[in-house]
Amino acid sequence: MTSTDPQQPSTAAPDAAPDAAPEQLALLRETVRRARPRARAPQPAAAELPVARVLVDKGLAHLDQYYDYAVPAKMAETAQPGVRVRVRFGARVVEGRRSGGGLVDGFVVARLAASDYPGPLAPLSLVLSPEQVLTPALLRLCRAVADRYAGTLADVLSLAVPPRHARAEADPSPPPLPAPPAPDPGGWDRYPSGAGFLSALAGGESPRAVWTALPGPGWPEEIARAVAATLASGRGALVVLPDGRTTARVDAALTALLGPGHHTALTAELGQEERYRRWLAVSRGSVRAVAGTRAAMFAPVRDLGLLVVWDDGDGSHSDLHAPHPHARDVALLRAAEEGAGVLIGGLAVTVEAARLVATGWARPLVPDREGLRRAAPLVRTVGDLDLARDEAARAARLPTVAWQTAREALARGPVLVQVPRRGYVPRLACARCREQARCAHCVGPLEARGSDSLLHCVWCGRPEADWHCPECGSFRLRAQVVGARRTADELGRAFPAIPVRTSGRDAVLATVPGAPALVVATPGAEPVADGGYAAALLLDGWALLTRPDLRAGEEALRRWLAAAALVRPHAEGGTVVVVAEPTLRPVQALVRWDPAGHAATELQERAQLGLPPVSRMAALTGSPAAVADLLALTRLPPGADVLGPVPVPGPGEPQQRALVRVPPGQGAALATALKAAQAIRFARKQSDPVRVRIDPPDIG
DNA sequence: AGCACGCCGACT
DNA sequence: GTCGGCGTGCTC
Repeated sequence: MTSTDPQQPSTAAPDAAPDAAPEQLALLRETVRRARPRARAPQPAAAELPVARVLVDKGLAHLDQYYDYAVPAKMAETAQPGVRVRVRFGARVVEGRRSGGGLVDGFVVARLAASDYPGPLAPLSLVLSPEQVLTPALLRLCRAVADRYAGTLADVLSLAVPPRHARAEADPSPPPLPAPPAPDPGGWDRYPSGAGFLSALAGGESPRAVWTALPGPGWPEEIARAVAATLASGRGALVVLPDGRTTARVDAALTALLGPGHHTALTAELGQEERYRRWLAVSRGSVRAVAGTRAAMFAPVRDLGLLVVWDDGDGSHSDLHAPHPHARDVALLRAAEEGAGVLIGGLAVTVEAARLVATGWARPLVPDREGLRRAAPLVRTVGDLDLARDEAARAARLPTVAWQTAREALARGPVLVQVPRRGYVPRLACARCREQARCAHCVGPLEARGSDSLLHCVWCGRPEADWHCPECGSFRLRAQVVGARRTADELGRAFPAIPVRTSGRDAVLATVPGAPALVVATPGAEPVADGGYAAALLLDGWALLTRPDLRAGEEALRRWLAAAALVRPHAEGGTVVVVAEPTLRPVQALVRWDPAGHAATELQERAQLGLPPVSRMAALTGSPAAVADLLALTRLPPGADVLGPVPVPGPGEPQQRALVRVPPGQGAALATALKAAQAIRFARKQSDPVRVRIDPPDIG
């Protein structure tokens, strides 16, 4: 019965010649019934490896598994592992005949001689393109990322493989260029182990390092040299940067060092067609080096010799889409899979990177004292004590030291003024004791809305007419962070002859000329100045430091370093004024320019407190019942701790969040356990979902 | 997730 | 008798 059914080509005997008789019978039967006038003729199966294992790309979170399909003979050559296919999925078998089921896209992950599925196999409907985009290495990486983040393979694949574009596919990619010669160390000779790192790459080794980059404009070129050294060994290289602006800088440095043809930039802003065209050039082995933003971490560079992640503390390295993989962690997984070298670099050092050094997995690649002295600006602090004595600061909001530094520096070049974004922080706090101003009804944070500066609760919206501090009784609130625009106005009045430029969220300047000017920028939007800034003023440091976040100190230091690194060296008169308490650890780390030391201390403290990244955490968010249910179903690994659940603020249905914390080494077990529990809940068809996030970014 | 099957009640 | 409510379970 089965063997004569037109819809079910036999897979039992791949070498059997297709039989004409049943085909004609079937046609006859179709004609008589006339129910399915367009029913397909039976398709003979491929002679070799007639089974295709397919990853069906459907948003079925719990269906993280493969399905076997029969390979029709006419697709025998094209349906190779890694190609995109279209299959009928979800059909039902009625009287031995398939009905219903929609066409969905998927990837062939393997060709097999036989299936272990006991039922009859449906045929592949279409090979969308013969391009083998999902290489075995990429599949393994995506699998590892999905496991690491308790996510599904299909979700990770949609991050890793860009959407197809037929026109881009039709164009041939040029043949790869021969490997370039190994570069000389260039700026790497400012680091004691820099030249060694480079020659190891050029010699085909895979060194791993956490690189504390010297301030100044040299780092894009240093990255380019590391890439060139890797190419010289006949291997490929991949650089991931936090945004399009820094990607462009590294891309330019690569072009300057290598000329065109060796490398390509992969960013979202290219548009689908161009992005896919370049991605294909990489996939086809035509281009061996890639610089790009976070999704580029999956780019199928062949014979990968080096993975670079620049500024891994930047939040943009975390993907917006589930399961929110972080480029640094993808790099670590990929390095393990493909035996590549790793360079985690930045002006700052994250606690995660410090851990790689502490465990011996990576070597520190740091400048010596002398190199630092030559490259870093002078850093001065303005603390509360100074501000209290400073009558002028009250009126102008600009401490006298900052004002004097700016006036003096403006004779020699541009001055950068870093101002936290308006509405960035802690909203309002008591002017005397710094206690956060909270709503008397619901404890939500207060903010001054509109121009009338009337206080309102951010959560419940109630106005607060006569606030006073519950801790100290003061009636005075510390002013909200003044935005870049108003700061620019004030500075313009203070220095009437000097042009003022702003760079912020909506209009980011990439560069400014070396002429005297005030450049007011929000963190992350600082333009690079031609010849370096003569000085930088880092205003409202308290705002960066008082954010209710585990990473507040690390993040403040990272942003200060980014701005201060654009200033000329002290020897050339470069000065940085930071308005923050000089006793605080991040401030001291800035003054000493010691991000690695700061991260190492922070790491020790986190380890003692059982906080990430030494321990691994997962956040479970959903309705109270759903979170409790998922927790009950999860077989937690030994030593796991459940924190909460606590209510999470926000509109709509009340939500809760529980944090699960596991000791070092149990991260993979935690992800596996959570995924298994999620699968049980999905199978039970409980529509009340729980969002699971490994390494939640915002643990206060 | 869809989608079809199936076992109940109100209609032609 | 027959239409259709959506509870249940499967999808190669």
